Amino acid sequence: MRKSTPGGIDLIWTQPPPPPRQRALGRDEIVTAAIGVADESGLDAMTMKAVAARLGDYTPMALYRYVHNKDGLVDLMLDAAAAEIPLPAQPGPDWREDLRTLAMDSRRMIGRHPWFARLVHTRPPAGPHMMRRLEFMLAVLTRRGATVAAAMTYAALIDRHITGSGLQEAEEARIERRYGLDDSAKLFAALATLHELAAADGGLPHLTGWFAQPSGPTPAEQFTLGLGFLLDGIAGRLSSHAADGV
Amino acid sequence: MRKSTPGGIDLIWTQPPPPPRQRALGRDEIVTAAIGVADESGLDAMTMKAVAARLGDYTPMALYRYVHNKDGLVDLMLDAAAAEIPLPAQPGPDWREDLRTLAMDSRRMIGRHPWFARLVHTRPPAGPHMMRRLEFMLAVLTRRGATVAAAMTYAALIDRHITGSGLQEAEEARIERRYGLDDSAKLFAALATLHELAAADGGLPHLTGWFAQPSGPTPAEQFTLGLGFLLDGIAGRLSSHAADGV
DNA sequence: TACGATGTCTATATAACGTATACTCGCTCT
DNA sequence: AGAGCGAGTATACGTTATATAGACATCGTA
Repeated sequence: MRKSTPGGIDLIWTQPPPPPRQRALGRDEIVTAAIGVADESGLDAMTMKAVAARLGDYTPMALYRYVHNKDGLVDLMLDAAAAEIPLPAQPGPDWREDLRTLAMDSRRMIGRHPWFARLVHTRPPAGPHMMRRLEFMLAVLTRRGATVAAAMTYAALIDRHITGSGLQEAEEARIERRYGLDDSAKLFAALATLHELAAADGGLPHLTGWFAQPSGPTPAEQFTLGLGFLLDGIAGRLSSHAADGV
Repeated sequence: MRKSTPGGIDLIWTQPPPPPRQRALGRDEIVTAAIGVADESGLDAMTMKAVAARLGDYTPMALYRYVHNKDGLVDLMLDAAAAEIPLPAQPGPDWREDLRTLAMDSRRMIGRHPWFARLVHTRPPAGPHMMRRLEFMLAVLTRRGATVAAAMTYAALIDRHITGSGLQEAEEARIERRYGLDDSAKLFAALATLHELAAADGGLPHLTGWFAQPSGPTPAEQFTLGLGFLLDGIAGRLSSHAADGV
């Protein structure tokens, strides 16, 4: 940054030796920094300024040589995150297991990068890793007799479930964070507010009851449940027109 | 707005008679205006200034008396949109049909208000209409033997599918709009770019093929397909522990 | 060793956003 | 008639992203 000091002659002695120039930033460093900021401080905190600061003594404008846009940076972040999802070289023997583990791994990635679910829908999914992941799903499904068009649909359904879950969990976490995460009393108070609202309506017995004593499967269990529903549905479709052998 | 004219004495004659004061804005008008702006010009165009302008000769600050911040306005918008979803007074005889039409109506609403899917995850779902809608789903499901906790899960799965579809369709529309919606050549060019990207990778045969000749079910068909999968899955769960009569 | 060229980063400026604060002014009620 | 209130305005501030222009170290070449 190194702003000039206005008013007050700055002798050489007062200034420490300037930091080395030509530090040669790069896309990778920038993207990692951006992901770090977004992971730790949330998507709203991921400003160009914050990313530049995390990289050291840089101005926001320094990044523009490498990413020309914030949207560009977002694209790179999304694909970097997608790259974290392990991808088998070839579909395995069990299509269902292939899709299941891919979905679970994707979910885990989103758990590490909650911003992913919010950003993925704002950009065209043209990153190479995103594409390779989709290609894998298509390979798994078409090998089982699905047309590419049908496979695209099934893949979209699964991805919708993954990002939808991620979105919801991330939002719950964000709200908890916003209203004091560490303090479980705060959380209780927030819930109590909702309970009051529901009770005040008068016509919401089930909801009011649930708020009084919230319970249910964990998010992970909900996720696998829904995933199972979708895979079952896909299985039904696959078997119906895949009369040919494996 | 009626800004003072800087530099240049404004005689009374140059100014038309001032518009009637005490116009008494209200939440309803503001929310309708905000929804109108968001529907017509997109979520990004929905600024306080734009909403105020749509209401007539108002400054952005005029709104703050009624909504105290933009998040509050968003909450009101979300609930107003939720209010558009028709809700039977009582669950009908066929739980599946109840959930199906609710889902279809919700989807139709999102079709009218594409911003809904993007906003709904950013705020706690505490609006009265949102709650009543959820209560209805709970009523339908618990009446069939589900616990409230299980019903909450099923409802979440369905809603995830609804908003996920909405998000995806809205995004596709937004991208098309961004790169020239009326011009189908532009759209073709965008698709060609994706095709090139996929082809350049070399290892994406299915995806490349699909880009060369995109096809598949309409979004509406995809939606009902996925919804069917989920309802089937829920049905399986319901029947398993609902040995008691209706 | 001197010197442009190049490439990297900084400084500055702009337009738009949400919104706090302080005000103006007309209506209404006494 | 005059006080008070309530609706809307004006202005200002701190943030964004980003265009534009300039500073300056390093490098290739002489």
